[in-house]
Amino acid sequence: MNPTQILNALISENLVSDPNGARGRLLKEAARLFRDKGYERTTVRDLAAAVGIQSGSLFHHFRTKEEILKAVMVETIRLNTALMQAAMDAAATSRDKLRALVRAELESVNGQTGEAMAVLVFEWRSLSEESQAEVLELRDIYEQLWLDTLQALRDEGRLLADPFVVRRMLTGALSWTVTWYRPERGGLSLDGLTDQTMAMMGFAPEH
Amino acid sequence: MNPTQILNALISENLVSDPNGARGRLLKEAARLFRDKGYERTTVRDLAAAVGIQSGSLFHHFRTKEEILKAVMVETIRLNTALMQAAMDAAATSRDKLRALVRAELESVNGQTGEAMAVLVFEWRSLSEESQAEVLELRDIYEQLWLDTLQALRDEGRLLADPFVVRRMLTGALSWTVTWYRPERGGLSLDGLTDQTMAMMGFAPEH
DNA sequence: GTCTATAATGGGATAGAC
DNA sequence: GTCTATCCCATTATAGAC
Repeated sequence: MNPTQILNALISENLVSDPNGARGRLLKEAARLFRDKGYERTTVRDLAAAVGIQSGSLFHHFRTKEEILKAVMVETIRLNTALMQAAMDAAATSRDKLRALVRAELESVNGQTGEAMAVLVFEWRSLSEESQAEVLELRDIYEQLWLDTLQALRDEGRLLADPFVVRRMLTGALSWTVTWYRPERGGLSLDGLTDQTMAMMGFAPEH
Repeated sequence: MNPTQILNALISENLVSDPNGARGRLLKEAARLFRDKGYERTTVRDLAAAVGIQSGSLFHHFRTKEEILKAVMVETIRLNTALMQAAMDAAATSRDKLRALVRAELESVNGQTGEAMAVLVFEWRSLSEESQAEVLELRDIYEQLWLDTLQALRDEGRLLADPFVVRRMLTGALSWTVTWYRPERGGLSLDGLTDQTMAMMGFAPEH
């Protein structure tokens, strides 16, 4: 399954909103605004204006502003878990699985879903504690993909450090790319950045 | 010079506030509140209450709330630049210099100045653009320490990736430790975490 | 399902007494 | 240098018409 097919499957299961529908469009604009200005500095008027309605009308679709933030996060995690699973399944060796995971996370962070991923990282504290707990459960699913792969490399003697620590270091390193990586300005491609990440860990690119 | 001597030197030069003075105490409480609740969700009433005064009295010390955020960031960078420079000067080889930098940044992020460092990372967008520019200039000084060290390792063939990319990856990885690393809960010491970081890059610990 | 109008609250900042 | 009192404004959310 390619990325488009995965997205369509999730939409038909009602796990993520159709980006062409009213709800999906709002969530997309919300992700952009939350990333650019931060959740607190984005007003419901901003959100409404972004989809061309009045602020009062927003509350027909969502009960509170926070519900919008939560929906952005939940749908983003669902989509990216599916994408990451698919990327990993297509790889054969542990090294290639790790590369696939790094590539997929960089794609999530810097591609189509980049705005929503940045929100997930930087607006975490704006979510109520109850919502945080719900979202954390979803996150655990795809964290396990990483840990299994890193443990395999460790067993093969190709990784010197603790898989748990490495995953957390990589979470920070890869998320942080949203603050500086600008593929459109020429320079490094997404594959190039993936190679650099692997090289930092001592995995030379294949030739 | 040990860390305490460095701090005292900076205080006597008026580059950072005395943590026992009124201003220093407020900045310390502000860092804690900004990290815990975020800048936007922290009110001037919260800030005033944390040091036992009324909100109106705050504006005798700072003209605006944003000025407090900026002061937290500026003083933190000044202190950490000095600490990092000292840590690096004490090391002989490139590998040891890198280890010293990693150790110093982990100490900054997770030690006494940890709250302020977290603010620097997560509240960046709350700073006005003019203030961002000022703070960025200060940051460039210590970024150069990293780049020089990483370039030396690269020249020695001990680092496979681009120094520039590696520094940015490490910025993310090390900053992110504030979200999960809890030294007090037993487990990993700061030196242990430093070793893990080096190991992730293929540098085995000395024995 | 969107509009207009507005309620209700909480925020940053100021003024002047002490 | 801190207090009390308060201004002024922006914000989230609601109500009821269309």
